[in-house]
Amino acid sequence: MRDRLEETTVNPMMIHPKTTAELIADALRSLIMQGKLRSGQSLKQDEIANDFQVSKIPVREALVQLQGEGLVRMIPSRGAIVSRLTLADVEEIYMIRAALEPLALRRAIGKIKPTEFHHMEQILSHIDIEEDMSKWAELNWQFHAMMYHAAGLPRLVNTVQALYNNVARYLLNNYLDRDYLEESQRQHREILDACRRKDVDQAVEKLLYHLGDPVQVFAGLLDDE
Amino acid sequence: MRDRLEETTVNPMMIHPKTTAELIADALRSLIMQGKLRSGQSLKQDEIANDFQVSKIPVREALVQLQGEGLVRMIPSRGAIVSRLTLADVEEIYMIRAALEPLALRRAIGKIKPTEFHHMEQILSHIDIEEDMSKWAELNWQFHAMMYHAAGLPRLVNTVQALYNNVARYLLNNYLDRDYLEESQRQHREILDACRRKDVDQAVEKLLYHLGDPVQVFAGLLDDE
DNA sequence: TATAGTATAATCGTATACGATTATACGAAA
DNA sequence: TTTCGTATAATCGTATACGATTATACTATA
Repeated sequence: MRDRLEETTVNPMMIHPKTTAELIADALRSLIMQGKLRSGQSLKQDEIANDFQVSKIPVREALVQLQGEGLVRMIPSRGAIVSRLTLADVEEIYMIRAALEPLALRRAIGKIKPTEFHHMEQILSHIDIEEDMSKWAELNWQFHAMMYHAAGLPRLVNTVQALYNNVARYLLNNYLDRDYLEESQRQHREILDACRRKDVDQAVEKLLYHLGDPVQVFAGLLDDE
Repeated sequence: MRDRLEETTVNPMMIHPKTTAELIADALRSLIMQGKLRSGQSLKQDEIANDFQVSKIPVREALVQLQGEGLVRMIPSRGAIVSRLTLADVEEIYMIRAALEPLALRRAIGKIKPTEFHHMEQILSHIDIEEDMSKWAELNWQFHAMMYHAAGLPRLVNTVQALYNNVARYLLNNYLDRDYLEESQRQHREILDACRRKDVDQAVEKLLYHLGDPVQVFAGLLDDE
């Protein structure tokens, strides 16, 4: 009974309907990103299948997909768990993001259209008024994604998104608070302003500062012992 | 009857035995990279299942995995095809590689051990004597992977490998010849020498030159019409 | 001839079933 | 008690079966 599973994206006739496996992947991804499925927690096929009232087949496909995104680790005949990140993992992820996101931003600036600027502002406003903290990670990414979109580099953006998805849960659970959120929004608007002025170097500088120092951000709140 | 499927990696007791799905993914990946499955070619589940004498279940999981690697595109209820790359795709892939591979190289130099240098040389020797051109792409990557390995950045290396896998078949079919191969080997040895001397800037410069200009390399031999 | 509609075949997606593997509980021997 | 072995349970991996969707061939109609 896949009726319980919601299609997350609007479906403008052109887009293909999602398979059950994709819906399950979306649902699990969201749960992981929101920290509702904790690092190291075992993901039992039968259990998940039962929760969603489907068979194991689409569940397994979802797990394979999420493994490709780095959110899940499967060991043959042993089972799957939510990935654990070490400090080294986080540093690596931020290193890659710091290399790729400026690339996207440089290419995007100058191609961002007025409607896209408007959309970026709307997302920021949405973040301002959103009460449910668990939705912050997704909205935050939407802002970045909208900004990079004009670059026309879909693979790069997908790669960065996968990396972002891997660290999102740690930010949410342990780092995010009112102060950080306000500071983050200030930085978003500075980046947005720089984009409007087409000041590439300034925008990149603000972006890199916005990404922050992962060692400081994550110190002490990771899964390594 | 999965007896036909070969485990590609040696299995030093620590490593888990691969599932049928993984073996199929390996086999299909290899066929795609060698150009034996052409861009746009449809990948029918029943057909592949029959070829490998297994059911559709592991085949589907393999296709999901390869989709995550970018080698396959699946459309719900319609089927899967070998991905097509446009010139824009190739440019994007090279842009990302040009951003990430120097990062790996910079981190690796200084940490590469004598045995690893030796291994790199062995791979180059292997390339020199290998007659079967279809094995070049894999050997070529082995050299790069061995070089980056010391950096201790597994996600970055995996990301780059996936990108490399996507362009390998085009190189193999249309670009590779004796002259290029010799020139490529010369460049490999120059990079290796620079690594030995711990001359980071020189190594990176040689590497970027080695990556080459994708527009020139791929002009005219892509799938876009 | 071209188009639309319908029947048929091909293919996909997933539930079910079951053998294979791994984890757990428990009792025997040291 | 600890360690080992064995029985049992839990879980995984995949073959089979079948309804659902899509592609194709064919026919009727304009």
